[in-house]
Amino acid sequence: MKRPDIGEIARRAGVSRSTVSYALSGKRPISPEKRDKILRLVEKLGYRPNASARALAEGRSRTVGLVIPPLSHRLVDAQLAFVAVLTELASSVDLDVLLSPSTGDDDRSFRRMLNGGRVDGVLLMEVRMNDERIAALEESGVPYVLIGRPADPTGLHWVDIDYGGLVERCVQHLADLGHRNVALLNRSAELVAAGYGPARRAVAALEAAAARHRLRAHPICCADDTAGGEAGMKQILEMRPRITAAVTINESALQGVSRALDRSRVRVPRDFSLVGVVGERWAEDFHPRMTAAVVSPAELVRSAFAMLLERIADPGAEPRHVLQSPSITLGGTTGRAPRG
Amino acid sequence: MKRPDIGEIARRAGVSRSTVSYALSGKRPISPEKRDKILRLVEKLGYRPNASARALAEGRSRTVGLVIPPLSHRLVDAQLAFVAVLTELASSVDLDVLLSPSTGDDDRSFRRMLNGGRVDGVLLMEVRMNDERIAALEESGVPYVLIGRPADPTGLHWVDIDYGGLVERCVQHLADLGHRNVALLNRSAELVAAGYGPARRAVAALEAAAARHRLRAHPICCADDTAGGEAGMKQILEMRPRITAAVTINESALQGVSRALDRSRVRVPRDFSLVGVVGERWAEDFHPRMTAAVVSPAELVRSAFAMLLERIADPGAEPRHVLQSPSITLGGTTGRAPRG
DNA sequence: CTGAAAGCGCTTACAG
DNA sequence: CTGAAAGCGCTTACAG
Repeated sequence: MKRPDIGEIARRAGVSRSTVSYALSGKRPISPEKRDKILRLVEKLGYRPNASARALAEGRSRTVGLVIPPLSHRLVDAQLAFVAVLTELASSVDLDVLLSPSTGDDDRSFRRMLNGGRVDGVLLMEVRMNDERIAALEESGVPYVLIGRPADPTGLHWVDIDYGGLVERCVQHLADLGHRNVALLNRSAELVAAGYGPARRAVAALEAAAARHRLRAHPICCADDTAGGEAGMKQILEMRPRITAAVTINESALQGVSRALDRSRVRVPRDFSLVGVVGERWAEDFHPRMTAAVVSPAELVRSAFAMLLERIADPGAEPRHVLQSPSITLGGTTGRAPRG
Repeated sequence: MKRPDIGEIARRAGVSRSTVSYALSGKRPISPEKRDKILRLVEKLGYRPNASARALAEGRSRTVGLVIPPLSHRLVDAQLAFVAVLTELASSVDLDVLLSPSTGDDDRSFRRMLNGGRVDGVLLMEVRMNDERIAALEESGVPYVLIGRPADPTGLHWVDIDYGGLVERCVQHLADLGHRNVALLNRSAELVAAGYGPARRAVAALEAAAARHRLRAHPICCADDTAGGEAGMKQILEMRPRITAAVTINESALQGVSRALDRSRVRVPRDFSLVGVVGERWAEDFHPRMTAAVVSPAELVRSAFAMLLERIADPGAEPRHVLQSPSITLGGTTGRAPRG
């Protein structure tokens, strides 16, 4: 009951192996009778071309690689979206997805993905400001697209969310409402330390905007979970009444933020304003609905995948990039600064 | 600057290709000088064996497949754990992970994974009570382990969480506290309709336990998100004071559950008792900490992976299974039924 | 301890 | 429209 190979099909159909191959690929005209006979046999015997043999002969694997961050940084919702959406997209064009965990430290899995001809292209997520994996990708010659971008993205292919610009816009919004002391509820200290782009750019943007609007900036890191959010928000609320508003980019902490506000009996937006750069579901789940720049990781990965396909098709293509920068949707969490 | 192949290494080292191969695999003794020379060249030129060629020659791919549910059912936290943990585990033993989305309806990606020799083993998640993908797996001859189990799991290799037993235990706990009308806040109606194991077994167990304890069962489906949880819980609370307690297996709905309780000014556990079958982080994030059977998807996937490796190594191995059934940890969400 | 060669199962010029 | 054959880059008996 072993799986038949192409030779078995050819034998039974009374044709050569090349005829079977061409009948299946459609790369050359085959007489209708032979074609039908072959296709019937393929169906009946459940023949599928061996992927390795095909990859070896064709020189491509019909597989794209996705490099995911290791478990140690708790994976957040947006990352799940990357995996799930990419898998669906790839499957819709008959590509497979190969996963590799990697920080970039050493990582055999990552090198294997690059050098063994396992994949035709790579999507690298969680890019850091200074990310040595980019050099490895570059050297490997495998087409790739970054989700996120390093400090200097010149000449690279990437998609990203404009955390810098969005945080600035959030601060601007708060400044317009009269807030003079604004906190940033950032991602975790570990991510900041690791040079994680969004976290770093959020801080930089906060400070730049604060300088421009002549207000005080208070960046706070917090773990990507409820406990982290509660602790971070509590810390901020202790600085009331000086601090009257916060910007957050930490979706996963929001439930804790909410709880801290409740516990401190601080009412939003009367006593305190909150504006976020978060996914739709997070903005919506907040109560009241959060004033936020609503980002879409799914959309981002869609762009990245499209770019990757282009690049695979035309390896010499000019570097392109997509910077997602949605405008702020007003919700019920921001209002005029309370009177000092 | 093209990647060197094994022949290039052999030429430069002045040995045959087989010697290079054996030096790398260690499957046959090589004289130290040649070995060193070869390894140095491999290092210097960055040689990695071509994965397809190796897979073709060896007859195995050093890759395991993970079949994930399609996006349409929103992926929940536990599913992310499966992906992330499996990827790390696999990478720790130099295996790659190939992803495939599938419900089992038609799905080329799934069939491709099975029949193209792409993977040495498969982990299938989100198994339904009556899941035709199992027959496809069986027929393919590829070793596999199910995460979840069908109605009749006899002779199969699987790991699962004992939702049935756990829900029964939860009902028992509530019965002991004097509750006579108990609701079940289940997963979504779609999942129930699709025959999703945990959702189906939860209902069956609820009803069985209700019969045994002579109490009334009220199963309610709710979407796997905050809005769903809020709606579901609201529906249940409207049946107060008759219904005094609920069991939930829907982690993703908990934030909404919490909100519905707050809005209705129902105090837990004084006015209403809640007990869950949920992951640690969900039990912990609830306020007060939830009385719950705390399940661990990460642990489950660890068992599944270990079983898969065993099965790959010994395809004729006896069917094994693991049924996770943690005891209930008391939290602050269950108490005596309020006086009717 | 080592090498020449077959073979894994495809695809695709080459020749007709 | 079709077939015989080379070749993709490995691994592993086979022979020494």
